[in-house]
Amino acid sequence: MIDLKLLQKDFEGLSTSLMRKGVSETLLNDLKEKNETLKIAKAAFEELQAIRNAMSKEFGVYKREGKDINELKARIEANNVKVDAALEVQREAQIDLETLAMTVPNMPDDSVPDGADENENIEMKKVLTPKAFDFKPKEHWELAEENGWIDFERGAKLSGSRFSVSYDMGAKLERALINFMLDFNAKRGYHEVSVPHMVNRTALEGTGQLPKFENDLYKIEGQDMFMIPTGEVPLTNLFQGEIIPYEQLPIKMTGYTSCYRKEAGAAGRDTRGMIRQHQFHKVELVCITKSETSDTIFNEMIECASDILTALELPHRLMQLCTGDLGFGAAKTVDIEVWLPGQDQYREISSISNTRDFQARRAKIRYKDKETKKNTFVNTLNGSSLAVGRTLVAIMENNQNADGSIDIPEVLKPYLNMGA
RNA sequence: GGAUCUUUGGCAGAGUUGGUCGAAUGCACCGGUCUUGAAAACCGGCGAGGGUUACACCUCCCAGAGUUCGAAUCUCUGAGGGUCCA
Repeated sequence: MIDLKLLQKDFEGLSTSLMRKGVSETLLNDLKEKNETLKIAKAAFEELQAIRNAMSKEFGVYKREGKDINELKARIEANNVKVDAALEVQREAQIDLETLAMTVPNMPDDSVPDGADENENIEMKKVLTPKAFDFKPKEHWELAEENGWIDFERGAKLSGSRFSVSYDMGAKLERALINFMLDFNAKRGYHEVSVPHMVNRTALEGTGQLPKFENDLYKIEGQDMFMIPTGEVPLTNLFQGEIIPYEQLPIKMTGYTSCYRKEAGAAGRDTRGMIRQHQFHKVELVCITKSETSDTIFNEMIECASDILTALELPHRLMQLCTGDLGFGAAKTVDIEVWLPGQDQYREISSISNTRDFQARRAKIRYKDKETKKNTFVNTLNGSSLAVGRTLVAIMENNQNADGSIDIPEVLKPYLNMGA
């Protein structure tokens, strides 16, 4: 949620910033107006309420002193009619404003470049050089099926398209990658956390998936529960509604979860293979911190994810997302894209975002600031480190040999009982 | 699934014959006295959100609805937690 106080204090700055993210001027004016309406409605209600409180107090005194109550009672009742009406007005104004405000995305950082879509993202750097093949590298689904690692047909039989089944080394590699990534992150100071894969509505509102993106989520029938689209949701919401002791910050967490996405808007894209599945494994990083240190931590997270790829000897590049490609809650995002020789292109394998206090404001995650002594919203950051399925894809495509066999990265061998 | 108990400020924990309760007390925290310094001791402050130049004032004792002139306190529903039963 954006800071509604900015509507009064710095409407200019707020709208300039949000318009970069494609929010219309009409909507912003509407928002401002609704905020005004609420303010007025609130003042009216509070005044009447103050009268009621005073008269009720008086009522108690009258009773104790045995005075006649009838006249006062009539006055109170008359006032109460007004109170009820004013409350109703205030309520409507409140809901009006909130409904709208919850759909407004976060403001991008000033440093984020303008741009319409992913084509205008900016490459920050490349790590490792793609190796040259003396044969035409295959795409991962071909390799996966040849090696008997992944079975897309039976996945479809069980659950439909965009599901797959892994066997033998395919399955083992998934497991090895998860463990390797968790251990790697832990060495960088992230505490391992294991969380539920189903969460309630409040959690999803906290991180910004709801109310706007309900169509992308799998909902549990008959309950107000959803399958998580990313581990970011439970990890961040662990602290929902809490005031975190100052000394505990920053909180650095890593966790493995499956992720469940309808991929509603992705019809026709990546229909083959395991690039875009309804269910996929991911190891996530989430940090909760003060605003002063959130940039530092942001960079550490990027480095961590990038270093995992380096350890796996996978060429990749860092992309700074432009305003048009920035997600709903993000103030700033860096994507890591891994080289896929079979596809002859870089593909996203990690996305690291700083949401500043956008999620914190929604989820009410605060800490008491040492200097100002005020309860202050934390900054929350999240990032994949890494998407497991896509890492497996990258290993297959980068490590393939002419005969279709695939070399196992050295760092994974201990996890596969293969010795180093 | 049934029964029963429970849900209070950062934490712990009072507060059920409805009003003077936004709420005792302890811990934690902040400021001070003392001390070479620290600890202890003592004194003072200390829930949150909105509002105001500052006050006033409003809201919040899990959530929602109700009873009442008035609810943390009574009733109902829901959610979370405990215990017993199935």
